Amino acid sequence: MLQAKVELEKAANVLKLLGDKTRLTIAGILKQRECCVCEFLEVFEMSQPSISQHLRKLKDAGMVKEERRGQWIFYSLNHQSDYYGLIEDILEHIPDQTDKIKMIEKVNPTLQCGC
Amino acid sequence: MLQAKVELEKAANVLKLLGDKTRLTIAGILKQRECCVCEFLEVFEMSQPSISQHLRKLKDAGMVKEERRGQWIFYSLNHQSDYYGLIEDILEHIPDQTDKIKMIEKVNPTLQCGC
DNA sequence: TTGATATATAACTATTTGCTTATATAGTAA
DNA sequence: TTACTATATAAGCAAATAGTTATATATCAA
Repeated sequence: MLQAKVELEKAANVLKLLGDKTRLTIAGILKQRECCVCEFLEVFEMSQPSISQHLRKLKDAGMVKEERRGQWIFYSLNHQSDYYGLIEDILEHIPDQTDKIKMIEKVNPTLQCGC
Repeated sequence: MLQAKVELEKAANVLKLLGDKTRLTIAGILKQRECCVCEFLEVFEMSQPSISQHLRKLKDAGMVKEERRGQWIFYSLNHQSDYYGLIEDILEHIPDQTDKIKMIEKVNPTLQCGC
């Protein structure tokens, strides 16, 4: 298949955004499972605003999308993005994030707060 | 084929380095053709030290290698790098750099100086 | 040797980045 | 309404980044 090309400057921007350990991990997690902000708080030793800011950058670039459900806002990879193919290919090269998912599900903040 | 995984932190570093327009273009050119610094000078509107510094970062990360031939130092993608698969996959997504190669070959600084 | 070319390094600077704390917004529940 | 939870935004700051100019190093050629 002929590879769908991305304008160089836009590709560089996607790479810059994924060129941060926290955001690359977020992307790796979102490849496996949608998450809300409070779930990411279980994974990263970092303040909530900091995580929100990382998610905002990914969202502003169209790489992730958000969906509010009640008091939670769930983030997921944007499969409609022009960059999705690039992102997918990159994520193939990093270890799977099952350990991080386990950290989330052990505490399961969304359920705890909601019930 | 099972994808060879790269440690997340190292992958993030590779992405950060390619997340710069100049360095991503350099990588795209080197995918097609090895080049010396004076050839890159034809392509980028930027000082020689600036280009040398970009090449050094790519070299320090093991992404490119250099080979001196007389007064020139030729750079090429390091196919032996652990990251080569990742880099290759990324470069599949950017436009080919034939226009830049043409700019180099129009002036052909290596030949001009050497003959 | 001397002078020219090719490249690297050093020192500096302006901009960007990633975090912090404090505060605002939005939804839920009593 | 009030209180609480989830998330976003604002403001500030230290560190990193990408460029600059000036200078050093290395090769080539006379």
